[in-house]
Amino acid sequence: MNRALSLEGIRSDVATAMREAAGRLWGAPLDRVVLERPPALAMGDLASPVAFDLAKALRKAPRAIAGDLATTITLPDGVREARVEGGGYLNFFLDRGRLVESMLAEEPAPPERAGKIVVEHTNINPNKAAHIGHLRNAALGDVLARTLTFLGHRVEVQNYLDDTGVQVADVVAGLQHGNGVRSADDVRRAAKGGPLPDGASHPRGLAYLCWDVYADIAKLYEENEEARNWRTEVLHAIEAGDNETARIAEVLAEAIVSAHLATMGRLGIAYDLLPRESDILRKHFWSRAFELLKRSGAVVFEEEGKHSGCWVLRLSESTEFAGMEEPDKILVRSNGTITYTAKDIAYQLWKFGLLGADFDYEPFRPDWNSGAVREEEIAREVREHPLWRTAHSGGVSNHPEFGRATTVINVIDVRQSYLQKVVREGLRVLGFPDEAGKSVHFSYEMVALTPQAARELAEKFEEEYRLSPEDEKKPFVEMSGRKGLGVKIDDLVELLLERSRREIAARREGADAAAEEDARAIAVGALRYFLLKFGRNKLIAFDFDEALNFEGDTGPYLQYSLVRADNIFRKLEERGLAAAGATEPLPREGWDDDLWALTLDAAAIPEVAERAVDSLELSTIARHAFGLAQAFNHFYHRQPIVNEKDPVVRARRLAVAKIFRRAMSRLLGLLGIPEPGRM
RNA sequence: GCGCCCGUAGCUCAGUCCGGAUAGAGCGUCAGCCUCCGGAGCUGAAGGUCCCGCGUUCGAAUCGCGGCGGGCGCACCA
Repeated sequence: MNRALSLEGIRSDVATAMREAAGRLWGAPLDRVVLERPPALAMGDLASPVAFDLAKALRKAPRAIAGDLATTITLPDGVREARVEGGGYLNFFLDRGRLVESMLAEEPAPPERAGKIVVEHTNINPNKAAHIGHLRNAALGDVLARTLTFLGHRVEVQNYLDDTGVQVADVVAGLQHGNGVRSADDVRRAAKGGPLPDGASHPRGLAYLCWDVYADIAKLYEENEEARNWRTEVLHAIEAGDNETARIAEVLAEAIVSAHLATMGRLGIAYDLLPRESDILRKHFWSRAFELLKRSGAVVFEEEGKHSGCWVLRLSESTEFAGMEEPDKILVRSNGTITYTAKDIAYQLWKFGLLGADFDYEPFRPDWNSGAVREEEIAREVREHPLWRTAHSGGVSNHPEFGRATTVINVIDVRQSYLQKVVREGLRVLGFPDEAGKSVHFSYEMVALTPQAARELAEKFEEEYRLSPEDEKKPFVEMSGRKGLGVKIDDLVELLLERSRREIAARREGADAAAEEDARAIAVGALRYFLLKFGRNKLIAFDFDEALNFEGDTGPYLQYSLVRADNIFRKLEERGLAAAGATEPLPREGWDDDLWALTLDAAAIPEVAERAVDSLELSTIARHAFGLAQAFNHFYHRQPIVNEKDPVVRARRLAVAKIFRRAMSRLLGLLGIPEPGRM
């Protein structure tokens, strides 16, 4: 009985064997053993350039060194041959039949890992519809959570809601002063699809309506000085509580959160917990954090200077902030109110279980019918996923344990790097250097619009904004809720759905429920892949043609490769060939490069996932999936299965098709890309 | 001013962490491929001062230094 092989196992065995051989030959330990993949399969499966590093110390030619190693090394299980290639590479050839056999067997469960990772993502202000910049955040966070889970980590996904902030206050002010809103019931009616008191409504629901309300009020603030006081009045009312304005804010925020959750839900993005800023205030988390900070001496009251009357976090002594003109960060303003950073420090302490206080919790079921989305569009796994939120009072006693993380990963765009650094520093000065080290800022670049895309937006959705002359000259412009400039997620999904429905209609007769389901899978796959294929430090200059493309390096290309494999299995089933040869042992030989390339790519998935998470570069998963799909399509055209007469040849090809099917399914699962039935 | 990110084919991007084999892919262009598991596919061609300079090295797209161009930060906003 052969031991099950894995690529990681072989890799580490080869490294060990090389160290051992080098020790025997020269008594010199290898400091590090790099094993890369050679540019062509003919050169082998693993390549080590170690001989180049040793050449100087040993005063020998790299090829001679590699040759010595090749003849000395004891080949581990699964490795067939070691050979010198190129200018002195030591390359290893694996036992193809053995690895295929292992890959065909059931996958072992990932090892369970200690601790819990909290992933915080999405965090959209609940005051208007979400745009695709928000979706890049959510997609990255979601894939990170899925990949960590695949690797055996315990993961908790949190979506923080700033339900009492400036942005919500602005829309409340806009609704009250511009739309005749007087009561929370006015907002409730609009949330159910009705009009506002002034008759305003939007076919896509309240969140869309508020998109315009927010842009209008922002404009009004610029023109009308008096109007700017409305924000402060609303904020005070929210803070005081127990008044109609506060209730309007609460109903509004909750309705828009539902819309956001529905938008994310149709894209397969789910959460475990919605912590609410209002509950951080209610629970006086900041007072506790403030006490800790004061006691540590790192937060001091400024008696004079430009920060006179403020409590500031002293950062001037920290090396990380060296060279800054004014490194100290204000946590409590001279008027006694606290900054966002202060709240974030308290919240971060809670995530690690360091605050000595906890929220109350209650299950939360959003209204999935948000106006832009219907409930049946929500992915089932999202609808069935238990969702909790922090409770204003009471809560339920038997809730899961939240927080108490060993690692916290905050998915926030690169512009907030400085704030994230301050929060980390806050933990450090409080005497929690370990937790500071395990507070990870997963930063990424924003999604912007080309001026061309901005013009198309106006055409496609009949919106009225115009770019300023200086914006017109820029290579791209930032999306901005305040300017009302941005591609709303649900609008883009709608365009993608239209496109995928058209494509499907051209390929099959009659539109049924299954066709609609497939159209949705393709639209979601295209959108998610589009946002995931770029490196995280790459600014995405949004382009409609590119986002709506279904050919080449796209989500549908991946899905199509999977559907093709399924078509083969279905056809075999129909012809009664599925079982033929299934029980017989596979041949050890005859695994050509097409077959082998697919097997190797499939076997590399755990390593790819590990690397993606270590570097927070999730695009590598997308790229690997694309490479795998390419390899399969290549194989598909060259090596027919159903029509192959030779049962042994067919068995080999079928085995590899099965390995591919499972591997692609796994990768799509990590990327959150649904699997269509037919395409 | 200081800090971070980006600069690779006409366009959009991989490759840079950890230097190594002919610098890859998609789109676009051009030329092919359906009696065959459905062409959202496949095959091929053309297309490159890897932003510039200097340095380190047997070897640099990759490392270091200095520039240039673009973006983003450095609030009693979030």
